[in-house]
Amino acid sequence: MTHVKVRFAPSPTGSLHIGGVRTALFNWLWARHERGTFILRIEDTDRDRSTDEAIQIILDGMKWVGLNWDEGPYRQTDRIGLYRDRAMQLLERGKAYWCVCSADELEMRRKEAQAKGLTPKYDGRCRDRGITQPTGDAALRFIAPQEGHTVVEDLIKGTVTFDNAVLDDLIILRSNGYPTYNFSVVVDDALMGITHVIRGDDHLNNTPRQIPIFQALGHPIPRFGHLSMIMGADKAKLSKRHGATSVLAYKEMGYLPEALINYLVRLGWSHGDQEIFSLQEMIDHFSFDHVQKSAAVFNPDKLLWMNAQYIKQSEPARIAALLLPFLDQVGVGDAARKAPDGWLAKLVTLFQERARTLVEMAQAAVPYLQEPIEMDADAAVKLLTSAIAPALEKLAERFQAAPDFSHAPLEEVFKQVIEEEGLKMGQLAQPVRLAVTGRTASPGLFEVIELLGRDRTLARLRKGIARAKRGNA
RNA sequence: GUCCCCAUCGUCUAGCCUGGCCUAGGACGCUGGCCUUUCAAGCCAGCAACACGGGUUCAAAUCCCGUUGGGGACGCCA
Repeated sequence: MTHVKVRFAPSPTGSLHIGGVRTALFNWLWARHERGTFILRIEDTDRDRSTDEAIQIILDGMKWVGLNWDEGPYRQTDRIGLYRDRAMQLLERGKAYWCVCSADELEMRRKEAQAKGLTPKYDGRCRDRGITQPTGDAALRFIAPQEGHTVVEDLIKGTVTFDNAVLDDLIILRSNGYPTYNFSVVVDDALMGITHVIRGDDHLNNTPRQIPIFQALGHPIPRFGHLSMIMGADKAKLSKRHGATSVLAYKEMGYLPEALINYLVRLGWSHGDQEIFSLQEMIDHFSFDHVQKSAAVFNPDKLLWMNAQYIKQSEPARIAALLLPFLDQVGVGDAARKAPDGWLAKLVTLFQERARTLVEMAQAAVPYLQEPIEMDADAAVKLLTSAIAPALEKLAERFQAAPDFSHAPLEEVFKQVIEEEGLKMGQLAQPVRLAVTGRTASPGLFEVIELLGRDRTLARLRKGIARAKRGNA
């Protein structure tokens, strides 16, 4: 029984996006399922595009979704010596050679080939030059096999066969001395003892290029598993064009990390008909047998539904804590912080079934924290009429006298009033709801009133009454 | 252009490997209903798919071939 070791290896050239998180998730799940090791490795060998800021964003994103790593984060730029060392070994063993073709030249030849409808491939013109001590800029190329086939037994795709004739001698060391991706991944995967390389579909074509490098390095070849891509509604690979792709953007939009994770795991993986999974369930059931081979379209509606499910299930106190920054954004954060202990959690319970995101919840919570409230003017014209004013006044008096200001007895009081006044529930409930919340839609009226408490309820009711009296009959 | 991958409701998917249990199941969304003090939630119902063509077989969503369609890769990016 070998100890499973997997890695997530993002490059810090932008934000951590949804697709990256899914790749990380599947690696993480496999590691946890197998009680193996999950490594985080930052592939920053592109000096021009990698930034420290992007590294921080990746770390923050990983932490937010809870994908904790056992080793790392390693940074490839801290390991440059390792790659150079291995590259020189390959050179000495005759498995690599110096190439003095300039980047511009290569670019030109590539374009030419493409224009002629040929496969753009390095022609190998430096392969036999035998350059031992390059004077100017030179890159080191790996001697790729040209005969036979390379077969990959992919954990997800099954057997994939490549004709080695399509392989070209790829650069493993740039003329600036930095290794290229295809080389540094192999060196690291080899040195770190990675047993399973789980990565995006877009790397499938790199696999036959990397396998010979493992061999040249004298290292066993890991298992590979290539996950299908996530696409936007237009069926193209998910990118910035598709709006929110950064994980942290979902945090800001009021999503719960566990909802995002649950949504993502179902994008390409299934366990029968089950939709909602606890982390432990995912870990227990995860295997590559049930990973989908085909690409999946990202469906924001289903994510929203998933988030609503998790909001409903969560502890009110936890949601209340997470809600605070969102309340700040709608200007009622301070009011919420001043509320008595547990009050905000109580408010949360009223909206857990009514909000799909924390942003929605914060917006819905405004009338319960803001003073004075905003009144829906159109609704006021319709509902706060002089005809209803007497009933409202009676209700206000009874509420004022109510010994117990909690929802059940208040509802009794209310029912008495409508009976005495010969009204139907809705005839009085809607005007009261409007007076008390400023809106025509709210959680259960009596829960709302209980939450607001006697003073605020009565003050708002009286304002409503005043308006009703002024209003038209 | 070349190489590689993929193909079940609009979307995510079950079923495929190990053909009959499939009159193709579930979920999101949509539509209608119930519940109801509003809005939700919940419950019930409905709409909706095996890309196409050939084989193999008593029998194909399932196996094989082809076509078409989609995606990805062809960098001194990762």
